[in-house]
Amino acid sequence: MPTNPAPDSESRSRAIGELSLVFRRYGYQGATTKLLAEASGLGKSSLYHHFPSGKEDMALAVVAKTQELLFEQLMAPLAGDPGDKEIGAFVALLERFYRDGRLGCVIATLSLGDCPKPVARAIKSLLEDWIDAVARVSDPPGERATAVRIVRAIQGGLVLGLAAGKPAYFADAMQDVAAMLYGSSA
Amino acid sequence: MPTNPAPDSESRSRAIGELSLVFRRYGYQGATTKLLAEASGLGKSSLYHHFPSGKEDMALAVVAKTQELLFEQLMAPLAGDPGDKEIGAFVALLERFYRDGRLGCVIATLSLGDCPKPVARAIKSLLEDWIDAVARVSDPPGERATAVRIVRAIQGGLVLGLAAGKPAYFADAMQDVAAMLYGSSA
DNA sequence: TGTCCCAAACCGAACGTTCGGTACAATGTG
DNA sequence: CACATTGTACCGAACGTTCGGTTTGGGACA
Repeated sequence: MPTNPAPDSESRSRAIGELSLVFRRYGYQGATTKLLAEASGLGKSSLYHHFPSGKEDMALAVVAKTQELLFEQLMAPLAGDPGDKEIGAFVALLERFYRDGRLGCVIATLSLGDCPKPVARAIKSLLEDWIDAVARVSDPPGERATAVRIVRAIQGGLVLGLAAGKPAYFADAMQDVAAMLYGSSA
Repeated sequence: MPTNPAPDSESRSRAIGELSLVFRRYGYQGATTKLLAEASGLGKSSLYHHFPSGKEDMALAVVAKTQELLFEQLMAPLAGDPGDKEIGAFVALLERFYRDGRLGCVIATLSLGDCPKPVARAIKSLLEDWIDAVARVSDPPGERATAVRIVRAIQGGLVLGLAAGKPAYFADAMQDVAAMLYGSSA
């Protein structure tokens, strides 16, 4: 009898965080099952127990987890009328999440290069939802142009920081992001 | 007798252009030798005749070609004091090079995800040289902050456009790039 | 002109390796 | 026992690379 399908266990959700680091560092193709197993501290068969459809399942779980993190931890504190304190905390959270510009974003690492279509779709909706969420806290609310500039600055800053090996480029972007958020609430 | 090392032939340099498209679409890992051979119209072994060290050689050649294109075609017309016409032509060239936001940039596609260290080094110097070149045509010359914002907007716009499948995000970035160039010359 | 020669250019087939994924027996825990 | 979880061994397919050999084109020499 084949191994049973997997519910969501505790070791599964703990693994997702580690898998995320591998995908963000190596991209979809570069994230081999060997690397994923080592990073998660699980054997290959355990990975396939928790993610029956394999690598694609893992990537989808990573994107879903990222979406959850994005809304519950990053964007929620900005709701309403963000002041200096909220904006500062927002930028600090971004810097931690991206390791001060030393770790990529799933949106970029999974969508540049090729990945399965379901993953691409998930990435796409993650990105659009993120822009919408930023637009909601911008001024005027619903104005998407500023939100696009903010998310673009984050992604662009990451590309520059990672490609040049200079986290300073990401720090520059964070400054501009903060300025744009201040500007929209002023 | 082993086949001799390859000089720079006409078919080699013609191949580099096609190889570039594959690397920019699929990334370093995703660009399989099969894809590279098909795109270049050469057999696998012919590729190894022109690029004896294989995939890494091809990627390095693509980066070198990109650097050449960047300076001779994209940046050169901006030298001196760029006016409306030069800035418009600059943006039009960018839009064509990036297929209106439908084709990635070697800088991002090769550096996100893992690639051999020599390739990463080449990418890094390509990026830094590009920023320097943009800084040289900004106002005041040598001011790097604006140049970083411009290159960041291009890279960020590409990430958004490609991840969302919406070239409009890239077009938005192009508008902002033009505005920054106008602003610096005003 | 004809043809012999050689090296560059080219190719399909095959190599060894690693890939993503599976089978299965053993383990721990209720 | 029932059942989720795991390590080990394994599979076919695809990977990057190499091999043996064919085509091509331009002198050299009769």
